[in-house]
Amino acid sequence: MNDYFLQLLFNLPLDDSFTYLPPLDEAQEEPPSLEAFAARWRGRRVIAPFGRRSVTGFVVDVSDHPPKGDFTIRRVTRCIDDEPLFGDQELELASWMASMYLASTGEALAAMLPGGRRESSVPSFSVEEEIAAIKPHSLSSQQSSALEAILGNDQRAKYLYGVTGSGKTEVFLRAAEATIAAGKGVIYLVPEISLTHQLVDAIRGRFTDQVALLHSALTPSQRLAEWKKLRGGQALLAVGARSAVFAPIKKLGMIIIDEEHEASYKSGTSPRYHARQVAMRRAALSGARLVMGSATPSVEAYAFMEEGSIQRLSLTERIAGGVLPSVEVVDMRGKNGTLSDELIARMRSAKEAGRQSILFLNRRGFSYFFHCRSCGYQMTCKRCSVALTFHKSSGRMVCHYCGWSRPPLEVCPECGSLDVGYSGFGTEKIEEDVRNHFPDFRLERADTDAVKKKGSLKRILDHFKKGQTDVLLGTQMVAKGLNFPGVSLVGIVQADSSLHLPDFRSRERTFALITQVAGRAGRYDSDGRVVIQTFTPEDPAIALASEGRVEEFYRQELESRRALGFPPASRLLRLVFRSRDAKEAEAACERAASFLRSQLPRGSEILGPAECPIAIIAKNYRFQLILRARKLSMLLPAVTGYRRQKRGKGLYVEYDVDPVSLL
DNA sequence: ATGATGCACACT
DNA sequence: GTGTGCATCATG
Repeated sequence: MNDYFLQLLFNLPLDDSFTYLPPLDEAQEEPPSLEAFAARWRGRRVIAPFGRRSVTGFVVDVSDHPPKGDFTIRRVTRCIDDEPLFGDQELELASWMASMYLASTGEALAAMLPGGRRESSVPSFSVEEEIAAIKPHSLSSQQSSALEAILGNDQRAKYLYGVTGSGKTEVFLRAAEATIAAGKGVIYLVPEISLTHQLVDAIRGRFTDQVALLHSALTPSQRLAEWKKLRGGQALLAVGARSAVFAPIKKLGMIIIDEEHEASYKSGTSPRYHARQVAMRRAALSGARLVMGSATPSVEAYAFMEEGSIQRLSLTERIAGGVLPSVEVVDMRGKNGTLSDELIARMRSAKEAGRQSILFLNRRGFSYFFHCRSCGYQMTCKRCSVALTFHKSSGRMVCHYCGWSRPPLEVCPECGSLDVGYSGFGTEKIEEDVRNHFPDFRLERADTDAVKKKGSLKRILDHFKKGQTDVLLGTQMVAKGLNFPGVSLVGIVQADSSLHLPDFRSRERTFALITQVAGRAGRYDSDGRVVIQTFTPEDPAIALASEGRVEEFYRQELESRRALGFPPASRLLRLVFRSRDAKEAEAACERAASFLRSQLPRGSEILGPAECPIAIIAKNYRFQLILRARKLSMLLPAVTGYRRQKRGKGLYVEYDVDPVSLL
């Protein structure tokens, strides 16, 4: 009898497929033809013995002859799915992802399929979100013309570029309704944190059983059930975070990306895909419309709008009314202490008015920065214009992009001051200072330490929402609390700590943070206030954000990216080499650099080797190369060639195409 | 990725 | 002699 074989891929960093026999129970049914056999098997998951263990495999192909080679072909243990979970389009997307993001096709499939990967579960919580925008109401004329453009014949991607509260959500929902009414499916992407009950309830109410919610809190079987609803065509709308971009909608009519600038759209594990990039690919392949939106677009998206490949649709009016809060920039130069007199006064008057304050601090751990405390001057790399960071071991200031270093300054070259060194502090220090200033205030701290216990963030925010707290002190995670009606003051305690991160996007991020904070605070009434403390009040990220001069910021930032050759003026590919042995990590990085130098075409360049900004993670030493070229196609072949080579002992290499964070 | 295997050095 | 630890290898 002629046997049929299955070709399997595994969720492993292996590029080869492996040949198996179908499980015995199903093998007994005589398959009529290879075609019928393929139709039954391709796209199903199975459990297969692999070496000494048992793993999930993806059936990607079939054949009627055994492959050449000296090995015994083993038999699949059992099937996971009764029928195919993915088809040709999904498989094609997986192999595109594999070559695009330098991963194996098996890893790409695992990232796409429900239950293929354990999602990092960011605790999501319920907050007041776009309430006014979600209640169905008649559209403003700006909203109507945006909707008309979205549903029109222009095939370009659209960008709803509008201030917070301008009713983007309502336009998205109407566009989705129209698409579904035309019998086509919609993918609605949201950053993980804004998958709020309000949005979900609004969507459920409007689309009832046509919705599949791909929430990270779902169990694998619930996730699979939602997936099957979409594959079977019972649901036409998929709502979810990053991985929902893979939702198996056959007749895809539209992909919506809400809060396009959010970093959570970029995967942190291999394959390190960007949902926006995958969405563009899927939209192009299926002819679906692509609509994005944010009040603070990524500089990449802004460049596309300028160049015209993305059509910009502006929403300038706030639907629910409400004015932007007044933004006060406090110059911290020459001042000591963490809290300025201005901030203290504002906190006191907020309390006296029976209102609440939020003190906002940037990421912990990296909250120190080396600068001149008199004039705010900061050392940057001449070539990369990125903050230099001090290395204890070498006693030098180092650029983490290109590795260039120089001795630290003792005297500020700008103002001659000797007051040069580290500034910065964590949430604990601020908590102490607030308690000293306001012993009678009720203060709660929400940072990674305080929130480690499950449900703790929700509890802290609940207290705050009920008015049981006067001051909420925290990192990024308190951003959602900005929408609470009781809040009249938001203080950004040290805007410089995000501005001075050794990352070419630090200015863009700081600008977006301030703009978003200013847009949300004082949403409910006119006495909202934002206080920004900084050593560099004249920096464009701070000056232009505080004055609401958004366009000007983007133009300046784009200009500077072009001058320095950073995205969107170029494409980057980052390679991180990690090893238990620091010498080995550095040596491997150098070997890779010399190999790549010999392979890369003219017009591309290699920055580094350099130690990673976060040099040691889990006892692993990390060194990086940053590859740069005008087009990604100039970089991928050489790196693909390097990836296929055998790695050294104990060495791991991470590939990050279009990295979002270089930390 | 990860379990199996083979070789290095240690120790009763 | 055998025992513990890590580099190296193969996975159908």
